[in-house]
Amino acid sequence: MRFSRGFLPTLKEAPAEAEVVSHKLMVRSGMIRRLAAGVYTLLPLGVRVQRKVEQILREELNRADAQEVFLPALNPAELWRKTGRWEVYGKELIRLKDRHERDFCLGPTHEEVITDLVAREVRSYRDLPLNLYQIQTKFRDEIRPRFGVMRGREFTMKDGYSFDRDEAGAEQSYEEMVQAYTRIFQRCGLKFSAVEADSGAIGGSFSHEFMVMADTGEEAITVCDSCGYAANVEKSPVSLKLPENEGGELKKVHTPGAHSIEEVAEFFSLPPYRMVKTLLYIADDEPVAAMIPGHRELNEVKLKNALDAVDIELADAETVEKLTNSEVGFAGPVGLSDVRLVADYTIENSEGLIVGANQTDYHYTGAREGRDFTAGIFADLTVAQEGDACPKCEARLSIRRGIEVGHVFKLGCKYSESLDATYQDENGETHTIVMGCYGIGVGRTVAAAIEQNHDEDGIIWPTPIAPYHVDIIPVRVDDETMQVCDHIYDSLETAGLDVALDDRDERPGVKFKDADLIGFPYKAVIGPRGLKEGKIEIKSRRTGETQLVAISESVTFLENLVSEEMKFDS
RNA sequence: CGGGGCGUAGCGCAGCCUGGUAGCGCGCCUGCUUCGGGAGCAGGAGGUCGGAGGUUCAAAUCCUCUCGCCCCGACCA
Repeated sequence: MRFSRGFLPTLKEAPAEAEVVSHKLMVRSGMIRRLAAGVYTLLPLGVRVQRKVEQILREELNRADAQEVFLPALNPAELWRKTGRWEVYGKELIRLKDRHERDFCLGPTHEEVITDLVAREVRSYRDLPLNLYQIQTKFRDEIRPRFGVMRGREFTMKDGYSFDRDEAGAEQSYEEMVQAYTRIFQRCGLKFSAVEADSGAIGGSFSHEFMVMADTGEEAITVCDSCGYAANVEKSPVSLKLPENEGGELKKVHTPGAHSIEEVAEFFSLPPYRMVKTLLYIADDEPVAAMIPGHRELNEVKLKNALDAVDIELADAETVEKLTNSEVGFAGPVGLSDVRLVADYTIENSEGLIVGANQTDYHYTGAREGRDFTAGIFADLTVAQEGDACPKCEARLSIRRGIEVGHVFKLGCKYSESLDATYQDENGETHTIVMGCYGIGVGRTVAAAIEQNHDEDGIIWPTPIAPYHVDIIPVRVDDETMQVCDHIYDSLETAGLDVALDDRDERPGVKFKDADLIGFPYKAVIGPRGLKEGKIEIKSRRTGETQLVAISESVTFLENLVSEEMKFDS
């Protein structure tokens, strides 16, 4: 690629809308431009990087015996109605009607379409196992798109699905995909970890997220440095051991103005864990009171799972006042009628608790679960915190941040059942196919790579996903210099490297700055200083090291550098 | 959807409070001098001030409505 013919609009300043580094650098380096909120155009540089990631995906998935398909983005509603997700998916699903007023949606994921396909085509155990994937544009009308390509409403995703005859086979497919994903992210030059996760709206029994470690990540992860356990905080189990309280009688106490746990704790001069935090939620249109120890935060994902609810939402002030007959801040389980009670397991049979009295400015002391109130469900309901015990080895957990670039699920039979995907075994008996599903956000992976690989001058691409391996920079644009440049350019291309030549009639400083911003792993600087001795300079973007190399040897030299960095064995 | 903020030249911003000529830096075009880390000088192009209504002799500026964008929360690759 010659710069004089390229479309590389670089910017000195980042647009005001960009918040995180990857977004700023992708815009500044000319990889992307915004068309609407969460909708981006990929410019040539962006396309090149994305294609490189896609190529790695294909190589590793094909190696794992998965095959590529291409499913329609435009999906008929009937399929989604069969699985119930037409209703469940909510506003995130982009719905539209055709000219005959028939309902369609734009696929946010493709379990329905792929399962329908497999249900139609697969009959026999001989057809299994089967693993199919695609790289496709997905549509999700996110409530809040943000961080550029990191959370878009239209984005490129690799989604794959495995089909097995039984649980054991599904487990093996799952393992194979974990292996493939590990190789993929290693090859992309990312520092990541596979983390236990909640399976969310996709459904299913078990899942791992692939998290790229970055301080700007949207996800919090609990990590155990002593045994290697890692989980999304949403999922991370909490096993609290609270000191036993003294029992006693239920007593109503006037606590004027004490709304928050802190205020109540101060009023009684007792530690916050003696209080019970009662939060009112609306779970699938039904009011629910969730109780947790006062010093902790409620984990909504855990609550949703404990209730087996489709949707939960914190009740608004008006609802709270109606349910508790008091101002917000005095909700408690005692005497709360027509509301389901769910409690953290620490509250079961616990006594000496301080709870809201459902009366403005009053609390109960000495409350006891099972005597003064009875919760219907007990579960782990709190958010894991720094210093909590590791569920595997009891060591202290720390909290890190990460970007979710991939997610693998064991789906079980959720979709195969509703779409009737079955096979016949050796004995002619019919069984339901067991599924797994596996996603990688392609653009997100690119953005995550930038979050992890940049400095104040710009991007520092890991060589395997760099748009070009080498940027040839003539210091002067005269015949003599350009002749050498052209020669090296042609030779490198012949050698199979991806090479750029900055043949613009610009001052060297401009070219250096652009090269650093775009993040080419190597610059080949060709100027009078070196040419006097028949040499050129090769500078590494990552280390900043410069080496003088004879023109005649430069091609082999660069070839070796690049192929060394492309190498991957495991 | 709830809370906060912003829309003025391609990009970054000032001007608005206190109505009266639309301005700065970068980028872009021309010429000359330069040329090893975003050059200097001179000249130039580019704006229905997001849109619609209103107040006024007069609106970027005041009022109303509307559209778009960004940040914090629920969603997720």
